[in-house]
Amino acid sequence: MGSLVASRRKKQQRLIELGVDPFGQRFDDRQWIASIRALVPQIAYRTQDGQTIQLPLITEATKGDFRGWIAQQVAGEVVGPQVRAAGRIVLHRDKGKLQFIDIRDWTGEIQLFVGQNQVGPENWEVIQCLDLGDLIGVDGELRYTKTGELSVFATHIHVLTKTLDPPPDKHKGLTDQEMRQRRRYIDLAYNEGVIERFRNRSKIVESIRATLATQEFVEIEGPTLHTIAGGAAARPFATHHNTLDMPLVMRIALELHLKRLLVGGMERVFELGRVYRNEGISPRHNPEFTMLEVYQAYGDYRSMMDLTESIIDGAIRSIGSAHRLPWGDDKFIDFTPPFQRATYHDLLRQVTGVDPWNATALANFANSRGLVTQGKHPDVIKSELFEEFVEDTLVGPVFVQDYPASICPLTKRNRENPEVAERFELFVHGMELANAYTELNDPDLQETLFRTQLAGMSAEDSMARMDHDFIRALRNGMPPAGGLGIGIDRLVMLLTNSASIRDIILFPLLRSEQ
RNA sequence: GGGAGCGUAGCUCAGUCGGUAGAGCACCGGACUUUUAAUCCGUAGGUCCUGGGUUCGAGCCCCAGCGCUCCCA
Repeated sequence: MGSLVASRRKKQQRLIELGVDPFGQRFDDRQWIASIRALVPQIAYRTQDGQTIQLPLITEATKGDFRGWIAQQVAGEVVGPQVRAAGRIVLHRDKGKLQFIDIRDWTGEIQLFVGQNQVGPENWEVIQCLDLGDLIGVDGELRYTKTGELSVFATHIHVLTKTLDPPPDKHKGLTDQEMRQRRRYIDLAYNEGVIERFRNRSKIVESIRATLATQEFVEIEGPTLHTIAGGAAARPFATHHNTLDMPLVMRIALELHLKRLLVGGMERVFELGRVYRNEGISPRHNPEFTMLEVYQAYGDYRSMMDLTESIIDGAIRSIGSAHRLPWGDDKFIDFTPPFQRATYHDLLRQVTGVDPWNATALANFANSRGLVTQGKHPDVIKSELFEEFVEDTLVGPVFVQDYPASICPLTKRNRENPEVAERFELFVHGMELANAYTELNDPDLQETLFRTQLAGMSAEDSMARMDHDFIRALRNGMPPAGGLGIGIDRLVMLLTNSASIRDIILFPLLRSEQ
């Protein structure tokens, strides 16, 4: 056992000897630190002859002048409201018979002024057993020190939980990325801005539900265990049900069950939930992530553009951000609606200089750039060119619309040009943030498309997976509809300027220890 | 899957040419009732990721492995 832990255990033992529970008890009526800080106007200067004088405004810049201000007043003292706070000890300055202890709760930090004479000899003994990282409660008076620091002048300190492991560096916190993820509790407790980032994630999710609720969408919970990994192109996690002796997969998308609900007459439905893809891990990919899918009967992909804008607009407002957000160190994203719109084929033409309707020309271009084209369907080549050359150039936010029909087996074809499907993806700084269709509701065409594997596309990359029950559902009449998917993790990344998905997923998948 | 980088005290990090393992913070002891990452004095703290190899001698060089980060597929 390290000496740091030994010294903490010794203090734990000492607390027990003093009759104090090192792991504390219920602590009623405490105020959040932010609420306590809001009580500043109640602090005043009271002269000996009973006059109350308002304090000057004290800020970080002016607090050094406070000592001088006091010196100019007639004799008296600073008085403030009684408060009760609780939090973790994050800084500690021991001046002998006087200690300054900074505590933090999830609303803020505040300094405690803890003097031997003020808390009394018994409590002082207890205070000698405190370490950085311990959770304590305090009763005291809120006022300023002579140096103008807002402080709780403690009359009593309560031990609420002894911390046995030593905390990370008091200033830099935990910097090792692996440790921050493995021991997220330490990252949250000691690293600045981490709790706020995850609270913002929560606010964003909450706002999405609110936006959808105001438009009469109903949230449902579909199955996460599927017999067919449909609705997207990805490798699933395989599992097995013992009693039914049945192979199952974790869902890779929400789509096909939500559409069954459209058939059933649930005209506006959504699910906001976890999906699982058994694929690589990267700064933008975690094997489990959160997806929103929304379906609106009698809409189309254009209705989904409007909905996407209002969802993102609401999310930005929910975290109090401006529509123009920083991205990285020197870039910006302007989410002011309406977002830019461009067609897939126009973008492809702009970037490659090739006529996107000329398959031979596209293949030649692909060949000249080292892409393998042999044995590949022209739309597969087109799609590879788009991914390779266009996506990274999209700063956005931009709705890229009208995708090659053959790579969109779940999407309705455009009436004027059946070569394209009524699909858009929303791109921001090269990242695919949303994906939406006018939903294909023709059961016969759907069945054909499920059977059609495009030449040159691996089964894993294809969305064409036969689901007979889904076809049967379509035969019972699914209304024309718009459908939208939004990657919640990526949305949170973009709105919180987080470079890695691991910064906005509390417990990302890691290799197991040892 | 390929490439690059990283792994040293509880935390944050140095470590030169291969020659006794270093600092700051934290901890322990001492001084201090208005400090702001308090300050000052003193002490203690190591599986240098793991396993091999080269060498008189390896934190450092070589090989293999493990873990993380980034880039690419």
